Amino acid sequence: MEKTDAVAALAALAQDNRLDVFRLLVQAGPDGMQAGAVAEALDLAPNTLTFHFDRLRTAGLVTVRREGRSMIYAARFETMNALLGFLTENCCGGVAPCPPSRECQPARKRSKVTA
Amino acid sequence: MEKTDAVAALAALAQDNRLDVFRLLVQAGPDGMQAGAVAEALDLAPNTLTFHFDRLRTAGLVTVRREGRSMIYAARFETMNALLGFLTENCCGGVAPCPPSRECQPARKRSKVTA
DNA sequence: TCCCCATTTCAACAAATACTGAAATATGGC
DNA sequence: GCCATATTTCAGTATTTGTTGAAATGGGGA
Repeated sequence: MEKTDAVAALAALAQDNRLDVFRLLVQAGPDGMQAGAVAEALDLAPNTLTFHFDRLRTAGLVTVRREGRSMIYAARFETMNALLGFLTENCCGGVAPCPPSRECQPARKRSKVTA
Repeated sequence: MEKTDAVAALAALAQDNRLDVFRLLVQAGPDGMQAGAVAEALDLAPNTLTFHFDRLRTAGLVTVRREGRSMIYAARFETMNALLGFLTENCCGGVAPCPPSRECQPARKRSKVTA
């Protein structure tokens, strides 16, 4: 991940409502959530939410798809992992003995994950 | 780490110059760097730099101490680790099988770290 | 087709942000 | 005390940000 992308992702997450939105989508998993459901869960005006979704999407942290008349937003774990990788890389500055960052995975619908 | 603190830390890092400053301080290690040295390394006006240092300090990402007539700024690895912890916690949402976040350590001046 | 629902777009605005230049403050050496 | 150095403080400003309200768009159902 480039520095520019990291700054974009950090900025996208550096806001109360957006962080909430992203956390909610992360918990929702790869199937995502309807925009309206997010709006209701977080008590946000739909137009305000669109604004935040846009920022998250521009930063590559979420994806959208249409389903009937609803828009389904879903977290992009890939980008989140890249960000974590960038931060740990930079945290260690390439000098400290830190192992590569571990991956984060979407909830597997608690099937046989067996912890 | 509380959500509020996470947002503050994210916002502090979500800016080109500040991210550079923090990265530089991370690489400088626990001994830190003189403000002037940072200013020169990154080609930033001293007053602009003070502004950014302030933000980083408010977010708990750096510390300052006076040494003679210089101010020495140093990265707070503790906060950075807390942020990484928060992000991975939230990335996994408490549902996915992610192990706890690993720690990042300052460069040990490559003495006997032996991993 | 007409209506309804979900979401987006648009315009407006207060607040915050990043930067600049000039002046102030603190510290050390003479 | 006086001067030079290092950094901060203080307006001023252009830009960006987050929010709101009203209107538009894009489906779906009767």
